[in-house]
Amino acid sequence: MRRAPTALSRLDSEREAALRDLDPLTIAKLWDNPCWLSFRLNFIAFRFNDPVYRWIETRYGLVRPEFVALYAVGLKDGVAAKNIVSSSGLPKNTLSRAIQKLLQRRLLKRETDRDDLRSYVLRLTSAGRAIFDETMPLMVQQQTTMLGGLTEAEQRQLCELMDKLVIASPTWPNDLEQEGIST
Amino acid sequence: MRRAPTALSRLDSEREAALRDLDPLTIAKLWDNPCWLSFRLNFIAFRFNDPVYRWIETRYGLVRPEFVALYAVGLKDGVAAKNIVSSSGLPKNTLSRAIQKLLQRRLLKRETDRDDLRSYVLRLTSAGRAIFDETMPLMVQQQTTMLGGLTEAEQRQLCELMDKLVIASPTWPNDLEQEGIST
DNA sequence: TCAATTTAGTTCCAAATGGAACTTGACGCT
DNA sequence: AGCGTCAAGTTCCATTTGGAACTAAATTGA
Repeated sequence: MRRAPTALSRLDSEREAALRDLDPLTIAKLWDNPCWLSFRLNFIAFRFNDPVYRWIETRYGLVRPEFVALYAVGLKDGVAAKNIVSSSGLPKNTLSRAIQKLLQRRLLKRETDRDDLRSYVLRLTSAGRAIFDETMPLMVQQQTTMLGGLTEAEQRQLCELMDKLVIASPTWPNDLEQEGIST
Repeated sequence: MRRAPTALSRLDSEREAALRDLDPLTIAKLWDNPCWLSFRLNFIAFRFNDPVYRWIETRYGLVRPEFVALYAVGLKDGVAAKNIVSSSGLPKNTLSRAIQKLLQRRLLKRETDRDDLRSYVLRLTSAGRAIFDETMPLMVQQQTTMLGGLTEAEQRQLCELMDKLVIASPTWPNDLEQEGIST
C-alpha cells in the first residue's frame, strides 16, 4: 500500500495515472490559476479534514467545532475559549456552543480563571482524553499517508516553509484594500 | 511527527516579535502538535480565505459557494457543476443553489450539454467576467503579501511540494480505517 | 477614582447548510 | 430492446451557522 519514495522515472508513470483521476477543473486550478496557493491549501486541507471529521462524527457524535475544541484542550491543557477562537478562526459563538456540548457530555470540565473572572480554564476529563488519545494516531496516519509521496527531506522542507508563513501571519492584513488609503 | 522550531539565524528578532503576536495555543499547534500539516494548512488557508470572502461578500453580495462557482467558470469556461463539486469539495446541492443564484443575477449563463442531457455547460456573462477580472488582482495581491516572507526559490519549492500532494491525492483513502481490512 | 472602552463568553434569530430523497437521463448487461 | 444501476442536478427540511446584541468583568485614561 504505502510506497517508499519513488524515483523520478517511476513517478512519471504514476503521475500520468494520477492526473487522469483528477477532474479537468482541478487541473486548471493547479496549473492555470494565478491563485495557486489558495487552491492547493484548500484542496489539500479538504482531503485531510473531510475523512477525519466524518470519522469523528460517526464514531463519537462530535461535530467539527466540538472536536476542534476538544483537540485544542488536549494539546494544551488549561486554554480558554478565546485561544481556541484565535487559533482556529471559528466564530466565538460557535465555539461557545461546542464547549457547552462538551461540558454536558463530560468530555471537558472548566473552572473560572482566578486571574480573569470573565474567562474559564478548560481541561479534558478522562473520557475526553480517551477520545483524544484514540483519534490522534488515526489523524497522524492520515497525515503520513498524504505525505507518503514526499521524501523525508521534502516533508521537512514543506513543514518549515509553512512554519514561516504562520509566523509571518500577524503581519498580514485582515482586510483586503482595493486602493491605498490616500496620504 | 515532532518538529524542532525552524532555525532562522538572522531574523531572530523579527521572529521573536511575530511570535509574541501569536496566540499561545497557536504556538502549541505549531510546535507541539503531531498533526503539523493539518494545522498549517487550515490556518494559512483561513488567513487567505477570510479576508477574500468577506471582501467579495460586502462588495458583490456573493457568498462563498457562489464565488467558488463564479471563479471556477472564470478559470475554465464551459465546466459543469459536477466539476466544481469535485474540485471544491462543496456539496452538490449547495453548488446547485449557488449556480441558480448566479443565473438569476445574470452573472452566469448555461446551456444543456449536447453530449449529456443531464448536464449543463456554464459560461460567464460579461457582468460575471467583470467581477472575476476585478477580484483576481486582489486575490493575487493577498497571495503576494502572504508569500512576502519567502524567497522566490522558497515560493517555487512550496508550490512544487504542494503540487505533488495534489497529484498524489487520488491515491489517498476517502475514509479513515481504524484497522486494516484484511487482504 | 470613576466613567468610557474593550474583552470573554452567551443568547437570539434569520439565513445557510448538507444529508437524503427525488427526477431525469446515461450506461451497462443479458 | 428492456431492466437495473448509476450519474447530474434539484428539492425538501431539520440542523447548524454566524452576525449582532447582550452581560459582566477588565482595562484605560483623565
